This record gives sequence, C-alpha cells and structure tokens, in this order.
Amino acid sequence: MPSESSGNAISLSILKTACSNCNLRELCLPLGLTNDELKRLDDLVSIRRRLKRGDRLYSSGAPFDAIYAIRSGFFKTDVLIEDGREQVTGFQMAGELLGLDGISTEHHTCNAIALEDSEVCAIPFPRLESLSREIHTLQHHFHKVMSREIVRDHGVMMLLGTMRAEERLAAFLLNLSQRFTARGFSHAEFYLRMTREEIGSYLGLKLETVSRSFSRFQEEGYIAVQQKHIRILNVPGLKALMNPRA
Amino acid sequence: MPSESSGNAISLSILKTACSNCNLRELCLPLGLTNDELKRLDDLVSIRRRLKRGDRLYSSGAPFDAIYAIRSGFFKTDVLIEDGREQVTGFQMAGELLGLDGISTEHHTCNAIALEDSEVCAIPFPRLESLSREIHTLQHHFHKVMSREIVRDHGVMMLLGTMRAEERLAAFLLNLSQRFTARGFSHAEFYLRMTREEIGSYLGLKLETVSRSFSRFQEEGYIAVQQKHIRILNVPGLKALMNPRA
DNA sequence: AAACACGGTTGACTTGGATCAAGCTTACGC
DNA sequence: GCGTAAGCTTGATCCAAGTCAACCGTGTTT
Repeated sequence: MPSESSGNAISLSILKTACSNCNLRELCLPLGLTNDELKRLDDLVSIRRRLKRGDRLYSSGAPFDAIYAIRSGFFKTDVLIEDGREQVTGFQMAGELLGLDGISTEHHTCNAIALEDSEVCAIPFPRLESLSREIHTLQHHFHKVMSREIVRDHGVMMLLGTMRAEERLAAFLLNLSQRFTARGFSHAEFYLRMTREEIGSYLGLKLETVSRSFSRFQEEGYIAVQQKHIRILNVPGLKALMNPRA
Repeated sequence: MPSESSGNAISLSILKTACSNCNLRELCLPLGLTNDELKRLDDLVSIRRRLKRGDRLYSSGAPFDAIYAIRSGFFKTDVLIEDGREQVTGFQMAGELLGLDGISTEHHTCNAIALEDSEVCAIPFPRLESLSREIHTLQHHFHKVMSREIVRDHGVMMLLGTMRAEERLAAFLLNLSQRFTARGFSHAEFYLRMTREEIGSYLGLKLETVSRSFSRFQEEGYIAVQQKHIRILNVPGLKALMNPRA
C-alpha cells in the first residue's frame, strides 16, 4: 500500500466514537433509532480511523469485514481494469456509507481513496447484521441505504448512457450542491475535492472536455469557476441545461 | 396500465408455489437454507404472477410492497426522463430478483417489463424482513444479493464510462452467455429477447451502432447472427475484443 | 527566490458513433 | 396468401467529444 500514511504506524486508532452524539446521525445509519437503540449501536461503532489525503480506506480484492461511515472528509471509489482504465464509481461525503460492494463476495470490488484528510467509523459487518436482527428500525434503514445506492447507480447509468457532456456536468454540479446543502453548507459555493480527470472519469468524459464545459458554463454566466472553487450563479439555468428538450 | 393482459382480469393468481421444490433455489433467494428454513420461506412466497410479453410487473412511481423472484421468462428494467429518453438499467432472467430499487423510497423508481411470457413469485417485503430477522442465513444471503446488484451496476458504469461500442457489445454477449450457462442452457447459442434498440439503450449506443457491430462481429467470425438468434463462435476472440489494450 | 511538478486551460485537428435515409426480412392480422 | 408493420441492415454524411500539443497558474521544494 504505497500511500498509507507513513511516519505514523497507527492509522487505526481507538477513540471514543458515539453515534449518539454525532451530528451526522440524521444522515447516517442511526436515522430513526430511539435513544436506547442508539446506545446499542454505539457499542458496535467504536473504531474510528483517520486517513490523510490520498490514503486508501480499502482496495479492490481486500477481504471485507466492515462497512465505513464517513464522519468527515471526502472520498472517491473507483474500479480499475487491467489496461489501466479507471472508472470512478462515486464520490462520497460525510454521513455516507462506504464498502457495501464488499458484502457480495466478502471481498471489496473497488478502491476507496480519501480525497482530503478524513475520518471514518468502522462498522464490523457481522455485528451490524446481528444487531439489525434485533433492531427492526436499524434493519429497515440499512436496507433503504443499500437500495438508495442502487437507485443512485441507475441515475449514473442514465447520465452515462443518454446525456451529452454539458448535461452530465450540470447534473453533477447540481447533485454536489444538493448534497452540500443537506449537510448545512452553502448550496452555491464550494470547493471541488477532485481533479478534472476524476470528474471526467466519473462522467465518462476526458478531462479536457470537463474543463471546456466549465469554461462554457462560466461564459454563459451559470457558474464562476476558479480552479477548484465553484460558485453556482444560475440554478434554473443549469437545470434547463440538464434537460434541453423538455 | 395500457399493456395489462386484457381479456384476463386475474393476472394475479394464487397458485401453490414452493421454493422447496423450485429448481431455481440454488440461484435464487433460498440459497443456503436448510430444509426447515425453506419451509418457512415457502409460506411467505405464496403468490405467483403470470405476465405476457409486454406486460409491466411494476411502474416507476408505484408503491413498493414486494420484491419479485423470476421463476421463468425475461425482463428489462428501465428509467425514463421527461423528454422521452430511455435508459435500460438491466435485463433479468430466471432466478434473479426484481424490485430492490423500491425499498429506498417505498416507491418503485423504474419500470419492469416482461420481454417474453413470464412468471414471478411475489415476496412481500415486510414479511421478508421479519423472516430474515429470524433466519440468519436468509438475512445474509439477501444482503449479498443487494450488494451483488451494486457491484453489477459498477460494471455497467465501467462499460458506459470507458468502453467503446464493440467492447460494450462483446461484454454484453459474454455476460448473457455466462448467465445462460449458469441456468443450464447453451453458452454458445441463444435467442435475444430484446430489440437492437433496447440493447443500445442499455449499452449507451444507438440501434444502428448495435446492428453494425453485430455485423462486424459476424464478418470477423466471432459470432453468427440471424436477427435474434445468436451463436458465439469464438469466445477468446470476443474476450480479446473487450479489452484490446491488455 | 528559482525551479519544478501537477493540474488546468485552450487551440487545432481527428474520429467514432450519431443522424438521416433507403431498403430488406420476418411475423402477424385479415 | 397478401399486406402491413415492426424490427433490422446498410450506406452517406455530420458532429460532439477525443486526441495531441502548447502554455499557464499555483503551490511546494530546495
């Protein structure tokens, strides 16, 4: 693992992490649990792990034993094929879960890489299954989270299968904006944590096309771009761009 | 519902359906259950539904209350956007589950349409959740099935995001072949249940491109095509096509 | 402060797949 | 058995995005 945080052998540290006083509990796994149930989840989610920018949370092929809830930071997941092609399958932010792909074969099938210094809570999967056999609400919510991931993937297929470059990028920006809003950040102004190349990989475009589309959006007054700093100036305009026919 | 089988008001018929003597149990939900557990699943999976070619199993927006196991037949799932664009999100065959997308919002988010006369087992979701709280193996297997769907979706993203037309089609054919094989059919000879347009929608291509690629594969001797009848003549050749660089 | 590297922008040119269009095949209804 | 429609094939042309290449901006290292 080349990019493991060097000079600090212990990247897996045991810290008191409690879902019950985590401000992400309304976005994350604990959603809908009673206080008593929350306490039981606390016992399970006791290991927190810090990652520096560029570190891998897990790699494709590695044995699966836990899913991870992002406490802070920003990640990408990607799949590589032998000839070097990369497909970014998603960008994840605080409150979202990572690692669901590993349940299927008991091995991870993609790489999860921190795009900024981040912190995650490890949730040992067998214990999550056993607790969700006891807590109905937890079980149901977990199923919803997995299903939501499937629905999200369908949206990406739609994007990749039917949209043109500028529609894809508009959809991407609006999606980010909406997710930042849900976390209490500005909907109109944010920093991109990923490069043009990573955006391109996610959207099925080359980095030059991403860059050109950003420039066009700026010329048209939809956004202001300065490198990774984005300000959205015209949400309805972007929405119209996404769906030029309707 | 325009295409509901007319002249036959009862498309939802109650028939004795038992997982315990279903020959798909090794592919489907029952995988890994003991005989006693299977009996309990039988109680739950009691409603079978027949669909004619073109019928919808469910539509986007409809309330979700059950997932469906395909007993026989062939389906597509698709998502439509307002301007009429269609994205086929998958083709499903016997032993596979339909409807997982609906768990997330309690409403279906795509359409499921039979591509040939088909039969499905309806599995009321609340009852599945309650049974899987009791049967460990069922719970775990269900999680694996959902996870497998996520992994499959990543594969489609890879295909749509990074592959060229002929690579996509080669991957598609090899995937079908492999799934037919797993069901005891010939790996080398089968009928496509979907049109060129549906294949194109799934692969992010126009029907003309699909048709031309089929023709090229035939010229090169990789396959023999006659409308919907496909014979695969050179599996290694197709595999090489899929990944020309490596 | 200079030098380097990485990421981003922009331009010129190419190309794979889309589009438009015509004709063919197969299946089905009358 | 004939007519029609739906689906498939093939050709000619076009264009959105890819490729190749030069240059710029910013941040980091020495």
